[in-house]
Amino acid sequence: MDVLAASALKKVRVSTLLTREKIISAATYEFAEKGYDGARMDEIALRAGIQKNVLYYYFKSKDGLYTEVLISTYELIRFSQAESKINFDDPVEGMRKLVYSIGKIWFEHPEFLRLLQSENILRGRHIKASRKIPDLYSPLMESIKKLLRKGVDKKVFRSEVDPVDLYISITSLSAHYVSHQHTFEGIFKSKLMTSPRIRKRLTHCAEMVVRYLLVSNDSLNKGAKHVSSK
Amino acid sequence: MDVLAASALKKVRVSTLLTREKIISAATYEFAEKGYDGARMDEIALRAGIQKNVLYYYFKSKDGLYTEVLISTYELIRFSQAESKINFDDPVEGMRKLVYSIGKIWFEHPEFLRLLQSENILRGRHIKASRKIPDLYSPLMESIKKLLRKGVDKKVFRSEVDPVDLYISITSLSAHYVSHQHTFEGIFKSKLMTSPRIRKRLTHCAEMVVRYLLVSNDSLNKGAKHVSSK
DNA sequence: TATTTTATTGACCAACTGGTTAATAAATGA
DNA sequence: TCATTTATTAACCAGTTGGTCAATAAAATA
Repeated sequence: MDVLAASALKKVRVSTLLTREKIISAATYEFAEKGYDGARMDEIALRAGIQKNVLYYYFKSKDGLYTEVLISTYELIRFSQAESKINFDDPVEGMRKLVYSIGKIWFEHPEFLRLLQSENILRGRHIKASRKIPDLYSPLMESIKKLLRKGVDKKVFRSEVDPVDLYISITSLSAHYVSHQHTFEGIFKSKLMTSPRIRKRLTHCAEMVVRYLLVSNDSLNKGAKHVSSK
Repeated sequence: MDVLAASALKKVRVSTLLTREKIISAATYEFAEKGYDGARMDEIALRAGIQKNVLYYYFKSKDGLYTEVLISTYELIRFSQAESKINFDDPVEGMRKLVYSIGKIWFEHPEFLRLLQSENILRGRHIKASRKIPDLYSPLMESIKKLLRKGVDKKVFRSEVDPVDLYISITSLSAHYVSHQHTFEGIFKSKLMTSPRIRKRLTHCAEMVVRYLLVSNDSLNKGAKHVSSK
């Protein structure tokens, strides 16, 4: 992140870092826009305002460049996720807010999702080849675990919930909506990406997660009558 | 589906239908395997055991072929979804089973998902251009609506639930797990596609949906103590 | 200042890609 | 039987693609 610090440490020229960043930025755009196979190296060079071979000088190959784009994307996602400060004293509201703000990231940065999608079509080729990416730890997982623990302590959340499945579900509920927006819009013939619709979706996601976790949903159904189901 | 009936109706040669089906089958494999841009027309011809221009004779272009592959895939998904017979008399168990069996389809046919993913990276280009696909009605939506209605009638399900959001959530919870398996495995460093893990995931999905719908989750928490949250 | 390392340039290419064309074989229909 | 439509073949191609090479400019080092 800190250009000058990095250059002082490794004795790399500042101009190099700028060139590298320009390339990563242009490549992120191109790869997200067209997927790995659809992306063109010429187009990336043009967008970055450099000669094409500079790409190969810095990143060796298209695969190498894509790997670096993925790493940088994971870092940005991690950074975005760490942003939202959670209220751990109220696990129910904390979780609701967490799900909502995680979801918001996908709507605000669909390009992240497109890159991950493309990588999955390639069966995680770059992730598996890279030693760095698996070490990029997600702070989100810790937040979820902590919220779960607090909720169980306060006896509002059930104790049998698996945090990994929960993590995947929280991501899925909003991410899949964004990444499959076009096929969904094809089926439902309705706009899914307007602001009110997005807010409605995020509220739905948060509600789903919270209701899944609650020991008792009585407090959420004040108006409703109680009827035992058997 | 019925080759002879179709040939009698439209006076098309049987051999033609076989060729067409061979192409669709080979193309489905190739497109699902490598995505739209990664797929090669030569490879499809080779796999179908025909000359390359036959592809163009039957489908005009790569885009045309992909559109037909998508249509055929949607039909297969619809067919698979209609398979599971639902018990509408017990909405809770019916919904649980519905979510489970919908999810199972994605695990058994990840190639469907890969095709939809690729289409979404292309921003629904083929779906939007095709007049047929939007008309492919999903019977799943009707089943969900009916189950919801029955559940509300029996006062076990809440009445404020939007069926469209529910439909998307049911799909998301299992589909995203499958379509992002490689990046998830990269993060969690654990196998996600073993049989026990898949069963666990599907149970989790069903549980999440049911708990979201229930008016009262008392009946699901027999062992747990009740503590009012405020 | 001289030398080495790092960064950038522009011209070039072999392999491949979606798509075409013209000729021909096989059913169909009259 | 013969003309017409339908199906299949093989050779071909123009444009593109990821990637390379040799030369050079600009810092860093000594």
